[in-house]
Amino acid sequence: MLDLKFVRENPEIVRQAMALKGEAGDLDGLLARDAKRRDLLKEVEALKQTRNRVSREIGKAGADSDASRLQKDEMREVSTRIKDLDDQLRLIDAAMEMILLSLPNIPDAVVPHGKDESANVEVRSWGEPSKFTFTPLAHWDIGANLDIIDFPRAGKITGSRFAVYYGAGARLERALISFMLDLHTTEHGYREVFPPFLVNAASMTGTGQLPKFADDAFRVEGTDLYLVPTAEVPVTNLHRDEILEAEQLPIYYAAYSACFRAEAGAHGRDTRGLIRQHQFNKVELVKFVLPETSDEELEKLTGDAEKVLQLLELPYRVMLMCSGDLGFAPAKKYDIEVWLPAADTYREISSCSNFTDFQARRAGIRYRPGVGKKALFVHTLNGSGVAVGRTVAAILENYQQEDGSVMIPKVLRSYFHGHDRITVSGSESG
RNA sequence: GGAGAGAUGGCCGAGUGGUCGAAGGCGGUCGCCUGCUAAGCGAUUAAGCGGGUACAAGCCUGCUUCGAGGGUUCAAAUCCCUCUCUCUCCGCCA
Repeated sequence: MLDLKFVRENPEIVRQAMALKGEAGDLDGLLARDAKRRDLLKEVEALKQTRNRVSREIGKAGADSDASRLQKDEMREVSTRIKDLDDQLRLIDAAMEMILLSLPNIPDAVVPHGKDESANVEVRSWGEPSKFTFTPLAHWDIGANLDIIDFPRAGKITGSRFAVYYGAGARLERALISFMLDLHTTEHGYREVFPPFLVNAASMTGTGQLPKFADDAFRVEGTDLYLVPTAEVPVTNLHRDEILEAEQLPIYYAAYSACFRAEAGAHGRDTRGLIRQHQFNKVELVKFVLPETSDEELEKLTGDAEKVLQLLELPYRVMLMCSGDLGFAPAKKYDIEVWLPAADTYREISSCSNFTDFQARRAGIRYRPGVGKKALFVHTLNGSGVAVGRTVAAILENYQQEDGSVMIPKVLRSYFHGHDRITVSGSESG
């Protein structure tokens, strides 16, 4: 959410941001209501002042005095008028809140302008796309051949865009979660969090999923609860409506969660394989930082996510998202894209964003810069560190051998009792 | 699921209709004192939204806020209703 005062004073900046991000919103309606609201506020506050003063006088004079009786009659009318104005204000406030929640964050100055992903800018790459002496298979074929990933039965027991993992496949998923958490907590200074996988509407609003993107989330029928689309939601909301001490910052959290996404509007895209599932695992990195440090914190966060892929020896590149591909809440975002040989392309495996104070204002996350100082909004950041299912896909494809087996990345072998490959029997061997 | 108790400032905790934005304590800050430390003394210390003044820090001022929402009343932390959460006991349960 943007600061109302900022919107009032910089409507053109907001308008430009909306155009750059391709977001619609009733900015003019907001500004008109804002002016109206302040007029009403002045009127009702003057009336309340009168009522408060007279009520005090009644209290002093005694409620049964003649003067008090007269004043009570007067105040009855004043109170009616106040109630009427308060009702109007409530309606305007609610309308303004809805509009304000629909306005996107302002893109950072370094964000390239552009409509879609074609305008994203590659900032660096690591490793070379894997070379094969044979035609590399897609991960869904490898998974089926090794009998470690089962899409047909997932379709039977649940539906499309779900997967069942067996044996070494299940172990690989679990090993990756542990490996990522171990890395971030021991090497990068994050505190591990294991959050609930269901959150309430206030949390979804705090991080920006609601009200605009309700169709993307699974809601539990008959309740106010949503399946988390990412651990970002519960973890960022840990500090909702809190005032943190400046010395506590920065706060780093690393959280594993299953993630649930309805994938509204994604019909027909990535229908095969692990790339786009309704349920997937992810280790998420979340930071609460001082505003002046959020730029460099985004660089560090992105580096922390890259480290995962470097240790797994998976080739990747880092893209700076252009305005049109940036999304609603971030001011700046890097996507890390891993090399997928079968598709002969890079695919997103992590998204690292600086939300500046956009989420913090929605969620009421502040810090006190010093004793007696006014509380200010923190800056929040998060990034995948990294998406587990897509990492499995990348490992299967990049580490596949001509005989159909898949080598296990060196850093994961301790999770496989030292075995170095997954063989056709569906178990690990060495 | 049933019964009961509760939710007050950074924290603890008083407060059953007006003198309450709220006693007291802890913690924080400033000052004094004590030749270190500790203790002691004094002062100060909630947030949001407006208005005024100022280059600004700030100062002055109005309104709102005692879990959330609604109601009664001239007036609500205080009375009534609904909801949420916490605790205790009972039931059920991986």
